Amino acid sequence: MPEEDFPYEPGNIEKEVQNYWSENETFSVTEDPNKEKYFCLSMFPYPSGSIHMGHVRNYSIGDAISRFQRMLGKNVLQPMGWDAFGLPAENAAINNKVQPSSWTLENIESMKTQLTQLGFAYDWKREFATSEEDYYKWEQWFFLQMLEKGMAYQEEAEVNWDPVDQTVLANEQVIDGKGWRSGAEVEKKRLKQWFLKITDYAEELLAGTELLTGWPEQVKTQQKNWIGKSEGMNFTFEVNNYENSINVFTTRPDTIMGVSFIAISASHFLSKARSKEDDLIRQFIEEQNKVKQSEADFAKQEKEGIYTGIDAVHPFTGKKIPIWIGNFVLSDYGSGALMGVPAHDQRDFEFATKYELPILQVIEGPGETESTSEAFIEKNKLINSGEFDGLNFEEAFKAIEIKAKKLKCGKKETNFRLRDWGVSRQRYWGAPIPVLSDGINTFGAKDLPVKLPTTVAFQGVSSPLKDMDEFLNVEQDGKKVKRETDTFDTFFESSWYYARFASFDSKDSMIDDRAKYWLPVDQYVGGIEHAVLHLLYSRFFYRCMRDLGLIEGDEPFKNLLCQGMVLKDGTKMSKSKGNTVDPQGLIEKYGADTVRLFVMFAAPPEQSLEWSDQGVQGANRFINRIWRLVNKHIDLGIPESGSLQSSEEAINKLRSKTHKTLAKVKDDYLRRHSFNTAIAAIMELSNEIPKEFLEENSNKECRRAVNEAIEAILIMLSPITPHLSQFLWWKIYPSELILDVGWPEIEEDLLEDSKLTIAIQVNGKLRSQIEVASDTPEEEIKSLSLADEKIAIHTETKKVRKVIYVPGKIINIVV
RNA sequence: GCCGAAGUGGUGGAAUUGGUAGACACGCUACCUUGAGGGGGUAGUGAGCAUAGCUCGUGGAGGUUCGAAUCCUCUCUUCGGCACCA
Repeated sequence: MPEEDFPYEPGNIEKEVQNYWSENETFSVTEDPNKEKYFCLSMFPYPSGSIHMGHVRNYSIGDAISRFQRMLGKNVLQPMGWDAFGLPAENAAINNKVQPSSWTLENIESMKTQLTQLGFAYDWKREFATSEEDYYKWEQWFFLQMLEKGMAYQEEAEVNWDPVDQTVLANEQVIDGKGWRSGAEVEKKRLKQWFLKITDYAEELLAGTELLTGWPEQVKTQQKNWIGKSEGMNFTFEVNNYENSINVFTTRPDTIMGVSFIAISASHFLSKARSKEDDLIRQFIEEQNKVKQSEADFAKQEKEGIYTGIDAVHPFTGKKIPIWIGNFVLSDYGSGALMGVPAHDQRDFEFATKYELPILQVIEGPGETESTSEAFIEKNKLINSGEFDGLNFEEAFKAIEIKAKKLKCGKKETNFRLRDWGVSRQRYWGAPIPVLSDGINTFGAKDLPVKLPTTVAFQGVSSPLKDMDEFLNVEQDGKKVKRETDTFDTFFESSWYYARFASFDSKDSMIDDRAKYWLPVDQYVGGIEHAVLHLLYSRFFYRCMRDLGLIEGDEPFKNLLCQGMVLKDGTKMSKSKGNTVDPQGLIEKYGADTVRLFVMFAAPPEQSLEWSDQGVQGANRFINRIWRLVNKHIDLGIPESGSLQSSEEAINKLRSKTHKTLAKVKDDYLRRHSFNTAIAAIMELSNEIPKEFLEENSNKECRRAVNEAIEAILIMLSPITPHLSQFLWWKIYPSELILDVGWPEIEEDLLEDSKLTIAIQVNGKLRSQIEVASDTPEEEIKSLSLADEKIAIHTETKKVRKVIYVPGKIINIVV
């Protein structure tokens, strides 16, 4: 039995093919102006220690796209690297007394072994880790360029402070307002930090989203909402007995006559002023300042406020408007103050109801009476607004703007939700921010890189840099200065790594001319969780690099594919839930091709994938079937090449299926990225090879048709199961690289069927089917349908009112 | 809370532009094969019923249409993001 002669042994096969790739540097590429380039990038991983299923899925998708593009003849660059800075390395250092640097390097080594075992077509010569001096040196340089251009600035900002551990905490380290290690109540603390002026690019980033035709609509929408451009007006309210007035921003100037209170944030200057005069107000503000909340917590909290005891003056009516401090007012959006219009804003409504503030309806609602359960937030005609009554939103906006201008109490304004990017982190394992201070002035470091010491002693949990004399105290231009001990946000590294892959070994510049050939990335593949921050920061950095003349174009990622999560039992795989599946064991048991085939077959890439051990077995079974099929075919002797023309129906049926499959799979790979349906189509084709065509006495024509089908199957599978495809290909064409044989030519005339099956419906319900020649005229199909006996049963007692024919598919008889 | 998605047989999913719902797999059932198996093969498999067929059926409730998984309105559930996890 052939299966016993040649059992499928993935371990040996995969090793052999991988050795060939590595010895021949199959995936090493250089710039070739005569070839169309294709840069395919998967989001690089944080080296946590071992590959998880999410990585396997992400990288299998990227690899399939890369290999397919190469089959189309393109010069494909697919690099891989390591997002090597970050918090987990520090935690490992604290818990296990290891150096973050060596912990990271060990993790990289083991993860690289795993990626190699999976057979991904990476150009490994371009590999780098962001924790390498050669890498972060250039981002330090880049930061100094930004500093020079005024794009980077220092400002005080709030952080979570653990008073016991004496350290800054990340949001994820704060659990229910307490430090995760110490359990101490977290405090808000203000620290001087570095910011990048991403808001300078808000307008351009927003406009640019429209041009990203290769991005999923949902990601573009999320980015647009994140940037959050809103057009409205700024009104100035004078305050009784205070010199300063209060500015409020509103997107609904049409509701100005419905203002019944002003709400300011706890950090507003007026709040601070009043807290010095009033104990209750001071207590309220202190309470608000306790914990730095995430926006989610902020929005979920019960609305609370306190009257400041002072009033503003309505700019149009001169009426007294009470000023309240509210916990729902964002301090860093607009001017940290808002005009409360409870009748037409839900948050204002809830606040007004709680504190019994008047609710003044100024927009015509659905009913005559005032709504008592919720605000009416839609735009409509103005009422109870004096001279503005009867105007619609646009008219009112204009009229109110003119009046405000005249009274010098307000003007049109555009506001963005987007805030400047704070890049300072009070942590050790990151790229040092290359600035120095003499106690008065802050300036850039001249000697780059500012090296991060790799041998450090952790005293508790705070950054060891703060206690390292040799790091801290240096000389520049003969002056004794102190270094900045903060490091960069790790998003800093991941915002430009794609560009460095193009100039991976450039010693004299951050990015050289090679980037002009490779950039932008043609296909970026990664998790949806990066839809906003990472992708927006990267788009921002790309523009900054462009403005420095380093690269061309505006956008880093031409096409984006966001793959879904890998779930088990309906929830995300995680160590804490204990529902993880280790890819390593599966690779050892079934081979990389089986694992890759399963993750590509189980779900479309952008959907979540439910893990199934039985599904993996199914994938393995299919691979075994292909293995036996091809080996049997080879045992029978590969037919000499010759004409594929035949008059036999079974042969033409197989050939037609082969070519239809080639066309479908190509479309699925190229346009739809629908790998699961591509695999299903390949399975169908393999199921349709007649057994009689694989017998000793099968004729030459049959054998040639089978050969054509088998070659197509191996080629079509090769982006997903590259080892199997290559190994079997060698049995037909020794020493030929299957990746470079090209996609088989699709014979158009085999795609057309000579017969069509038309479904017949009566009143939209399927009642019968007829088979007709494909050139049958419409009238004949209609009369054939009406004559059909199954149809007659449903139409005989009724009058046919209409017959709708959808060419080649369906006919609907309306009675 | 705000922003963005998803919901189809026992399970994963298919239906590409509003046109035959359930392709392809998994599982299950029966039979054949094997000393054995996470082997191989053949057939069947949405539910119900008065079973040549009919009725119901894509989270739920309405609507548009000759025709809706697909479009619209409302609603429920699950998931991603919310700026110091990456």
